[in-house]
Amino acid sequence: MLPVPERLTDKLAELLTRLIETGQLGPDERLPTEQSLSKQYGVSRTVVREAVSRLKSIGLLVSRQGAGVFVAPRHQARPLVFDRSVLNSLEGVLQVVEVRRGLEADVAALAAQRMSADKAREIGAALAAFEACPPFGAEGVEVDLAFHRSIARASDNPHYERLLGFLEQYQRDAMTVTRSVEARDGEYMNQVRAEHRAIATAVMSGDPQAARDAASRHMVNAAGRIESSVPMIKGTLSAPDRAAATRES
Amino acid sequence: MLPVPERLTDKLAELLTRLIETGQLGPDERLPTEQSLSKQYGVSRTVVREAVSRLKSIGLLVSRQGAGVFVAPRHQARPLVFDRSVLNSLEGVLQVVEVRRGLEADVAALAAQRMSADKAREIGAALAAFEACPPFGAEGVEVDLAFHRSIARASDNPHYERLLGFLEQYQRDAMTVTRSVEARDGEYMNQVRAEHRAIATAVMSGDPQAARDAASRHMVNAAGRIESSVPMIKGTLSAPDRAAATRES
DNA sequence: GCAGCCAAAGTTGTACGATAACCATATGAA
DNA sequence: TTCATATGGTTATCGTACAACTTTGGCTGC
Repeated sequence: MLPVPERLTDKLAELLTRLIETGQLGPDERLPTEQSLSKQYGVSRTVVREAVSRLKSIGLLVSRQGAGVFVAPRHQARPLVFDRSVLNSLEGVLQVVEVRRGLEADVAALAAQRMSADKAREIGAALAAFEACPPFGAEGVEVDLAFHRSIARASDNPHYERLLGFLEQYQRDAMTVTRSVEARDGEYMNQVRAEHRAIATAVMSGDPQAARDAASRHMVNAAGRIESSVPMIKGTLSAPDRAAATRES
Repeated sequence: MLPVPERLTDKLAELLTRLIETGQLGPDERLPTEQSLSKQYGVSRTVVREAVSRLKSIGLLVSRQGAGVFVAPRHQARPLVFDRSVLNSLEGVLQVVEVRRGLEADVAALAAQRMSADKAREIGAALAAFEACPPFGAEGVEVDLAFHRSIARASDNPHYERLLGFLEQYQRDAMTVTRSVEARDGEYMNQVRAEHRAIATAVMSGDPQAARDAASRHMVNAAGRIESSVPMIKGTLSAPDRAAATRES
């Protein structure tokens, strides 16, 4: 394994996590005080506090000033991660797009419903940045995603931005592939631009239904573009090498 | 809003997260030193360290002793985790419900579209289990969620089940509260049952539009039920005691 | 000029102590 | 009993100090 020096904080956090997951510390049970923990494990209170802070942030522990630190009730705040194999199969990527399709439609509708002058300006700027971007290179992927983020932000529901930001990770590579394959085809960029413009226009004009339709259509078409671009590279590259190839650009 | 005392660590961690998510801090970029951060934001180094420690634990930052703290490289699948504060505010819970509403509608439509005899049997069983469950106790929450899971599974897109399973965590408490408050009211259970039946019927009969509408309606009503149940307990219990009260059931 | 070593400064990791804010319980007064 | 209030204990925050480590720049020797 890599020579990663494991910090005391890491060790203690892992130890406490194990205590909780094995049930040696039950829900709502109180932990010893920070002082006694630091003495018990032979570390400073700083280390104890950092470890506890981590477990608090993922919902495993709850602290009440003046009262103590407690194991959270129903400590099932598990983080969400998709398997890496999602990235390596066309099916997995398309399933992510399917999920994103519904979410983008909802987000666009909500953003349209809750439009304001400020938000419209932001979306307009993001759209302009996308249109100003050359069809080559990885930068285009980022401004594309930034455009979608600007709409998610306009939904006034911060969970959407986080959620879509999470799903992004599983699409970035696929988008890079598609772009690099279709970049030469001017029609490709024209169509994507048109779709983005349609979304932005509908959202900014405050028309939820039109925004929903435009966003949904965009994602359906995106899925089609991914699907049609993959066979083209399948002939030249073996499947496992695909990710590596996209990273070079 | 509920009087949840937001710690300095929480604020700073959220602020830094925002800086990273909005791209003001790019991948591999170095953060200012802990000292300058503490001066810049007017907090102690302890607070800075705890905030950074949290973001390290979720993979947003990496630190190298002697070198500095860096934003994690981009091409890394970061897990999704919502802040614990989501659970403690009505607004946060309702925002989760809003997200779930769109997802449940999509899932129901897809499940209807891809219905099969096997799946119909599973959904029917889940519905029966829910209807057989007494309106009291925490068990009802689980069979309720199990019903929704059975539909998600029928969508043939495994990401939906994971995603909804993830969002579940942030709703369990709210559902428990709502149920315990409204359990005596027979009308409450009747309505929930009717809504579930409507979803199941539409999905099993393979009618995507009806399924979508039923699911969407169900979530809208669920939001309303949560909203109307919170004020009722606000009057009888002080805010910090609410969690304890729900645990009793 | 250059390669390699080395010292110094800077940064994170850890430890310790002190004070403020807060909570739970015991105590005492009405 | 019931309601304040005192009291001790706990977390939250602050500040300082030192150890471990990395980076950088300079110095040496060639």
